[in-house]
Amino acid sequence: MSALSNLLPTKKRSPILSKDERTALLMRHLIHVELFRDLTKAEMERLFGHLPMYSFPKDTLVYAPDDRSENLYILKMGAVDIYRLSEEGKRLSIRRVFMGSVFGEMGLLGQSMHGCFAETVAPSLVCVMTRVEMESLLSQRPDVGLRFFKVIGDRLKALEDQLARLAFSPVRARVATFLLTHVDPANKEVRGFTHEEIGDSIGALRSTVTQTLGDMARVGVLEVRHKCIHVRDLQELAVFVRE
Amino acid sequence: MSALSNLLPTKKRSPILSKDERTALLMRHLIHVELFRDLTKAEMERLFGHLPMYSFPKDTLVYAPDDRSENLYILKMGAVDIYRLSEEGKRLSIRRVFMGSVFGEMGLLGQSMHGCFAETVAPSLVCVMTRVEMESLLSQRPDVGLRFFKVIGDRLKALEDQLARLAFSPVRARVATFLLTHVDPANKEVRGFTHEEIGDSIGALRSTVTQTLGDMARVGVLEVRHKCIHVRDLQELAVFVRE
DNA sequence: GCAATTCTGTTGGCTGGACGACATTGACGA
DNA sequence: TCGTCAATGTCGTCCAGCCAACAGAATTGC
Repeated sequence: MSALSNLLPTKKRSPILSKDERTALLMRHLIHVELFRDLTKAEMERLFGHLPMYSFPKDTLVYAPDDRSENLYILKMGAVDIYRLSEEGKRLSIRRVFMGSVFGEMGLLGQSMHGCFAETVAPSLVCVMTRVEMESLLSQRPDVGLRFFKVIGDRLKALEDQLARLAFSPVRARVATFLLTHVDPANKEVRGFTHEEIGDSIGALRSTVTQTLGDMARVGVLEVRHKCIHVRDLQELAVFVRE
Repeated sequence: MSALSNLLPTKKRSPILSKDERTALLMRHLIHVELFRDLTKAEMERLFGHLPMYSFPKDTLVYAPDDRSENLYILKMGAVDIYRLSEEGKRLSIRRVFMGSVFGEMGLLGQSMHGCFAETVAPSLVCVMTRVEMESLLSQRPDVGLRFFKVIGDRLKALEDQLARLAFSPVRARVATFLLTHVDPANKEVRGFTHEEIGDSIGALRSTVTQTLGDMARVGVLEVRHKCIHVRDLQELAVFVRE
């Protein structure tokens, strides 16, 4: 049974919106989905106007491994964590999906979730596209297919990088890499991750992460606050990456 | 400069073959490429008849990270190792490509090698397809594109599995997994890998692999020969996988 | 406002596996 | 047939990081 069935589509829960208003909302967000960048506004409206939209509260399963549906989920707002569980229940975060990215089970399109969970880490708005709809889109617009290849290629590269780091770099370097890839350039802050979540995505224990961050803070490279790490010196932090 | 320029195309080195003979040879192997399974023999001939074919001796670089070409390499015979090097020169094997699979740098098609080396581990026969040719094929036959998605999706899954194992499983379990995925069901043997190569692909030291295999041999699960491991009890070996 | 929970800090023991070093054995080319 | 090199076997040392356990701080819910 799909995790989606726990919730009603947004349109049913918010009948206040008129059809036009809803379409406008849908479009405003879809524009940010890099996968569909090549489509015109009119095409988007025609293709996506009827798609169901779901809203999930924080910490809700959007997708579980036993889900047999073949859908492509378009994350329009919020954030979703894609992770696996080991036999003993230990968690490994594969990636975190933010607004404007897609995820889902669609074996034929290389979007397989194979054994992964998808869980919101913030209140999220999700649009669902079936495989049939996606294939129809691809046949009409092969250029979207090419962009799809690009997206998956990037994902492949990210995974290989992660694999190499896990194999070669000690925790200290992995923490540094994590921070650098998640830091907001505007304010030099990393927000929204607990030490446990960082540990889960770099393959390390929570306490080890806390320890490492503490060391770095003591040296003055960064400052640890509650669910927020302020990086003082990006250059200095980058040094740690190379072990 | 491409590593290919080190070698001449096979057709020039073996002028004994007539055009027909060469085409026959090309086709005989292409039939085994899963990516092109949907194509008819006639289509293959038309599409691939003119493609250059290269032969590489053992232990030769087919592709290096500085290579800027965008080619798809079709491995028609032999075996190729795709690997990365860490800063300190340590090697991590990403995957091994066998006859009938493809590899190569083609960012737009999700086939990026991004920092990877490709090196033959056996005398190999390689067919080269340019990006333009590939894109033309995809526009003519969208079903090949779908199959491409499938291939990449499988690769993605394999990488995630590897990542999870590296994060959670001890060397013993990783060795067991490696053996099970590379064992030839016919004779229950794993051939063609040195202990060092096994170590490189599971992220472990050569001596640790030797040690682990020795332990397993002592228990009687398998038998270690020269560049060959004979698995006595597949069931028993599978037990080690779950730590 | 208080209680409950989630997040962070810290400590000590323990060990898998890296690392270095060397010996032995098998394969292959001259 | 021998010499050379690649592949395998074995050992002692050492330490990063796991693990368990607990305490304090911040946040959230009621």
